[in-house]
Amino acid sequence: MPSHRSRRRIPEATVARLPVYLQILVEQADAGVENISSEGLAELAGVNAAKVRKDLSYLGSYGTRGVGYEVAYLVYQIRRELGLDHDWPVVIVGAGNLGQALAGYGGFNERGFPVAGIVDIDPDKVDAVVGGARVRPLDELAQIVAAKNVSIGVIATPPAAAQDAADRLVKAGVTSILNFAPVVLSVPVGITVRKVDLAVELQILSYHEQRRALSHHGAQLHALPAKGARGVTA
Amino acid sequence: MPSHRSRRRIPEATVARLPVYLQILVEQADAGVENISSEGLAELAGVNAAKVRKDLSYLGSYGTRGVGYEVAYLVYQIRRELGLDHDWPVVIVGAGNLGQALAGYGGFNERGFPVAGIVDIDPDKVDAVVGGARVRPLDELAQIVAAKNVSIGVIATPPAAAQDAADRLVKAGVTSILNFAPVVLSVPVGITVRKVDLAVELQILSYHEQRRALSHHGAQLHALPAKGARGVTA
DNA sequence: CCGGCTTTGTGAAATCGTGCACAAGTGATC
DNA sequence: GATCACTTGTGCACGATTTCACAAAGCCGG
Repeated sequence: MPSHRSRRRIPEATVARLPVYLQILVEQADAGVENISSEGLAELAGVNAAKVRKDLSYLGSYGTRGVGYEVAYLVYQIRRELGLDHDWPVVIVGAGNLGQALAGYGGFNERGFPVAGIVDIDPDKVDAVVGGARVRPLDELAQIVAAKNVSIGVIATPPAAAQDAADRLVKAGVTSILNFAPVVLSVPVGITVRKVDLAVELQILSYHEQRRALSHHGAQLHALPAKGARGVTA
Repeated sequence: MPSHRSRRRIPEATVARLPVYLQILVEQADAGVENISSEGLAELAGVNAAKVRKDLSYLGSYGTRGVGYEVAYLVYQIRRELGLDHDWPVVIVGAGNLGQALAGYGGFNERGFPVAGIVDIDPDKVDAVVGGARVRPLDELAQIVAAKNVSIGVIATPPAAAQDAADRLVKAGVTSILNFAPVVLSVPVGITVRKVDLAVELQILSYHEQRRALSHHGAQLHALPAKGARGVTA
């Protein structure tokens, strides 16, 4: 029972894969699977088995040679490492199309990220009820953050309003931001920002489509079939 | 006038940054800026200037020493390289919360990805109008793909339906998929898949919050202020 | 208890991505 | 047309990540 190892720095690339393993493991647990090999997990996650083993090794040594990993225990360890042993309330800034969809998306609550509040600057949107929460005026942001002890903010505003939203979130005491607006935010050091930009994702796909098209007709160069792309599963 | 260099393999990491540069450059162009230095662009994109130069060098040598890059020309070149010189119609599978938000999100059309159609398996959802498109039954997917020459599909179904959606998309002839469902899809080689998983993003943030919390009290190890994380802007 | 089979954990090599540092262009000024 | 200030393009070293390959460990049947 080594619980002492908890303070290792885990490579960012590994951190990004742990949630994927976690999700698969939970499914497997629900399906009654008790043990899983690195090979099996790798298969399901669409990655290399060695990578799975190395990733899991950062959590400590929780596998049994010749047998594999105990699913329930792995779930417990990954949850612990990711800080998912308690809920993280989030506050959403922007109650437009996307903000409403996010607030209404049950997945947040289910996965341990209850919506502590949703705010909008537009008085017409205030008081609308989306996904069980009532939209509050932007001014009340700091109050919500303080009252519900929120440390994660989600920006779902139009691009022009995103930097202001970020500033307000930071001032209110939020230390992590998930940004859906297509702008590069500038925030103080120590604040973690992740950006999800739908258009960027599509443009990356477009690049691959483009290449595919090029290598079909013209093709003096037989580009390998677009593998190696992040997110590609074969 | 060098159009001959077009067939270089561009590193995936660079491909993921080009859309960000593009967006900034378009803004700058709108603001009347004619030239920009790698330093300036780097600043706006929140990255290192050397990285900008190296990234742009994959497009060919379009800068002028002592001056910088001509914004309009860069925009043209990046567009060309990403295949954004024409529209890429997309089809959305799943007209739930998220699917509707996506269809209603003007950004798609604006950025060259018009919604060619949105389908759902649920008869109750069919015929609803979201964002200018009428929801069609799932059966008509293949027909839509063929008629509108769609090569990009977006999966916005519940997890359980996602693999089926992917299979149908592939069978219909789609070659790139943007997957919002929290499942790992399995698709034939040659199909490009990108996954956007909101819960995963939040869990990554949770990890960083967790670390922050740990290094505050206990703290025998002064973890550097969580930098190096992808997406962090200082 | 032993030998065979399986599967982990991890050094070490290979690959990929980043950032520094600087030579080599370019425009401006005199 | 020589000099200067500025900025690109890129070789190189470094760090991070992936992958290989294999010894060590655990289980099972005899």
